[in-house]
Amino acid sequence: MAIESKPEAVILTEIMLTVFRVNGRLLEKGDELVEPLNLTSARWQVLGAVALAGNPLSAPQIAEAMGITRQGAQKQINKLKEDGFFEQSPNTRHQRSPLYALTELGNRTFAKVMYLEAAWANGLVASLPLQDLKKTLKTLNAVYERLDSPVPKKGARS
Amino acid sequence: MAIESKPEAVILTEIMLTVFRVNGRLLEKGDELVEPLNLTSARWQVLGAVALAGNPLSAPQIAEAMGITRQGAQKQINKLKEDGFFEQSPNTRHQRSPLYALTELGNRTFAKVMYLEAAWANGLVASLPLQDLKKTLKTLNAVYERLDSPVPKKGARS
DNA sequence: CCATTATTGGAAACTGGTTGTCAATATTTA
DNA sequence: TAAATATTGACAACCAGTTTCCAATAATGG
Repeated sequence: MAIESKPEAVILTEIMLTVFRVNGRLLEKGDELVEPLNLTSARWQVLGAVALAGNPLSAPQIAEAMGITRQGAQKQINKLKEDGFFEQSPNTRHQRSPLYALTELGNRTFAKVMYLEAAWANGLVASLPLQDLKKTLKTLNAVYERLDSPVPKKGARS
Repeated sequence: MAIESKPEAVILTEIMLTVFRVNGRLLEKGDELVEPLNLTSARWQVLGAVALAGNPLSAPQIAEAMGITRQGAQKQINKLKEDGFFEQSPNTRHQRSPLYALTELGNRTFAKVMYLEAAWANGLVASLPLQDLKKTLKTLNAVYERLDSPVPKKGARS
């Protein structure tokens, strides 16, 4: 027996499918964008987490900032260190858990990435009204918040 | 030297980050939703591709419909067949490339999934205005289309 | 009709993430 | 202070996707 679907739910389902498609495309294009800099979307994100923090971070802190697991972050960190984007310094607070900071190369590269990203985004928004973009961001964030909590009961306030 | 960022580009960048987060959450919640049915988000999607087609499909056709590679689709197909959701029939048009259709179990399961998804989406849209959802879908689709083409030149028509 | 080219499934290696285990180090608490 | 607990890095196995290579089968065209 089919359930009674609200028209809102139908649109939301379409939004979900579009989010999947956009997500895939963004990773693809992001990889292309930073490929000349010897980066990938994943490593760009890790680089950004440390760059935006402004101070050296440990692996668990980077994972926390990115919303991924400690081990997942560690994999990218190790590669970034290997390729000279990160340098390691001792952590006075935890002997086994070093801190990571951007090297000169890391900083130079991240600056280039920011430049490329800005140029890309500027080209992408051509003829998209600012109001539409703002409303979209607001709605997506609302959906995201609802995805946090379990199925809300009918009539539950807030 | 920092680039001149349009305010639209700034919002678009935030939308991108939100899309990443929403995408992750959707997969997570989707996995939870269909876990009792011995499915995952990935296998649900393959099941859906064949169910919605209405007729048996070959592996390359399923991949095409899903926008993933032939080999990626094949992995899920093999598991779905193994678990009794798909049955294989000979393809008169290509001896080495069988067609896949839903078994009785496959159909029953997909019906349950649709029910669960509808209930979930209905609960999720509480207090989200239909107009906002429609505008969001439209804007996301516009972004998606722009992601297709390379950097559009200023003044390019259509 | 035969030779070239395209499609297909299988297997393996890779990316980027997950979970789980282990031993070492920190931290908390009794 | 000593014991229990939590955090951490290394490692391995797994999921979901990718690319690459192979051999078999279709399809095309000379």
